[in-house]
Amino acid sequence: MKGLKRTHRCTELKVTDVGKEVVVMGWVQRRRDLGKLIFVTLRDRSGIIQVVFNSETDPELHAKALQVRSEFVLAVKGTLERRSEKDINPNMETGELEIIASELRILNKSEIPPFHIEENTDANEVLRLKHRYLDLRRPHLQRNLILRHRIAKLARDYYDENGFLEIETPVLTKSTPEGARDYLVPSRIHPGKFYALPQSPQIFKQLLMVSGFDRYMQIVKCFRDEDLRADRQPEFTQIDLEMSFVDIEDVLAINEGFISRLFRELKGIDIPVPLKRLTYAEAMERFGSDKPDTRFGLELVNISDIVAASGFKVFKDAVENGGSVRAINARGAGSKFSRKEIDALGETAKTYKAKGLAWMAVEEDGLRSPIAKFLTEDEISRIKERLDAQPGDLLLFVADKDEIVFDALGHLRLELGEKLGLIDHKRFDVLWVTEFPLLEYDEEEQRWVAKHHMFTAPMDEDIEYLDTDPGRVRSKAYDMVINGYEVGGGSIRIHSQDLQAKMFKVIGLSDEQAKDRFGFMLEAFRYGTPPHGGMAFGLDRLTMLLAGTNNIRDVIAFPKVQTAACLMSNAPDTVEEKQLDELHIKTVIEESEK
RNA sequence: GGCCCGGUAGUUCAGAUGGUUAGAACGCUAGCCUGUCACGCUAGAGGCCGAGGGUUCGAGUCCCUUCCGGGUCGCCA
Repeated sequence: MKGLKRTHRCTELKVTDVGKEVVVMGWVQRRRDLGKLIFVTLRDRSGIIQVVFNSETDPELHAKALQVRSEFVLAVKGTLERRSEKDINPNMETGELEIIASELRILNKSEIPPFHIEENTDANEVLRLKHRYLDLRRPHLQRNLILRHRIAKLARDYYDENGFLEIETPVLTKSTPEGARDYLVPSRIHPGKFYALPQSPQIFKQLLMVSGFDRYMQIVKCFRDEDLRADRQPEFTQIDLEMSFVDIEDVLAINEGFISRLFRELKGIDIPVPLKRLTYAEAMERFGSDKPDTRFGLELVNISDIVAASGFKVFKDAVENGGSVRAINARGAGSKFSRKEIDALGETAKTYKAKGLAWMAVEEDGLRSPIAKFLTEDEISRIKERLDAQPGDLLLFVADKDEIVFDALGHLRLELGEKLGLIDHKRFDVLWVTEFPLLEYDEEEQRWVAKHHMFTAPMDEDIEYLDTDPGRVRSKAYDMVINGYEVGGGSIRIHSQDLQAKMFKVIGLSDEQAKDRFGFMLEAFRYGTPPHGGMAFGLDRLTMLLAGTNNIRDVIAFPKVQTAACLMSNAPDTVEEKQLDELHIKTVIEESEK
């Protein structure tokens, strides 16, 4: 630093420091050259402050300041002064202050940056991701990463205060069946064998309970080789937890304590505990989703009974085939939406496999609806009554298997909530969804698969149906949901060998497979396993919510794009032939595909 | 793998129906300017119109293929 030592960050300078000699270091946000007077706004992670160079008082210094350009790295020594009243910039945190420079060191020059580094940049994201280190200079991203740090810090503090120990688990682990696709790492020492990167430290944290650590937490990277989404990256971070000698209530209580403290300390928002709870069944019935956004209404209404014997074949058949007919009353949308907009809603419904979207626009003197002619007066009036339909309302119907009805109407509900402006974006609705189904049927594989994971305990009263009616068995699993995002989830685990063996059997895992993949775990469970359970929060999603963004890339320092590539480092990339040889690997990709 | 959207100076964009030398703003370079703060004024440089092929007398514009990126469905215990 050529002999200078920083005394303050830019916005640490306050009116009370006026008159002091200070040294600041940072990047040139902007240079304004007025001829004999040069203003430079200097930026560091705290913010910006104005530095003044005057040719009259110090021509040599002024000449040096002439060389300064955007993003140069400077050390500036000078006297902090209060600006005269007319020169105060009210839009700037340090707008009352400026540094009258007495020394200037150009610590480093900068090429002209590929995009202008400013808060509200409109530069293309591809360009910004290629130069992520520059994009990260923007206050917006700096704020997000600082927030992320605070969340992680608070998590460590909170769980530490509650007796949790942070223990690291391996990153090079063993591939286990079920769940997401694994990222694999070839072994040099064991030809033809592979490690898997953890999708979560699930088995290891359970084994830590067997070891008697009682309460474990870890802020840990997890890896899933699946396609990306706006809220999904192939590597992401969990706040991972496990506790011994607990039942559901203990786990929920400790974690809602965390979330309410998080909101109180970082957002100044009071989240009342205990949190609201919805069972999975109720969440689906009312919101068509297991992660409902409860900030607005537009709840689903079941009209199956009204139309079960209807002349409208679409409705009648759906009910007859074991499905249902459900509706949403989009209040006021009947008079607001054009035919084209209603058709667009139909397209949304079709995205989620609905065959169509039936609708009725309620008017003062009747109905506008393509399906009215198939329904009787009585059916229509009962439907209107159940949906509390008023003139101006738009009633939307989906008839199908429950699964499709919920999915289509659930997503339609979200679209309507947004379009009708029903969502208060300042609000945070935090709740638990409980009593998830233990299993779901995989049509493709023609077998039952675990909905959460295969170590999740069934609810005691449902164990009896494991053999006879697996779809009916509810589990001791729970998700935390905030504004329609699943921010965390967990379960009480199976700690009995017998029950675990039964679970493997139900999902079609043979004894040999179970032994081959989980033998070490099953063996461990023979030596005295405490009842235990836990959960994991998605740190990225929590940060997104608290930062008020809906893009996960905004809260990760070096994120990947939709093709799971890093535009900055160009990973993944080819490797030297020699490296492959050492790993006993031959690629079979055609030259043309490279 | 499917569907939708985008790709034109360094950046953000404009370029109806195909038609001279592809424009603007910001940025950049140079000059002038003592209170700017998106400083101002003057002048200037800057383009393989993502890539390849085709149609045409003529393509940024039309067609095909392909690459890159975004959103989404499938996928994500």
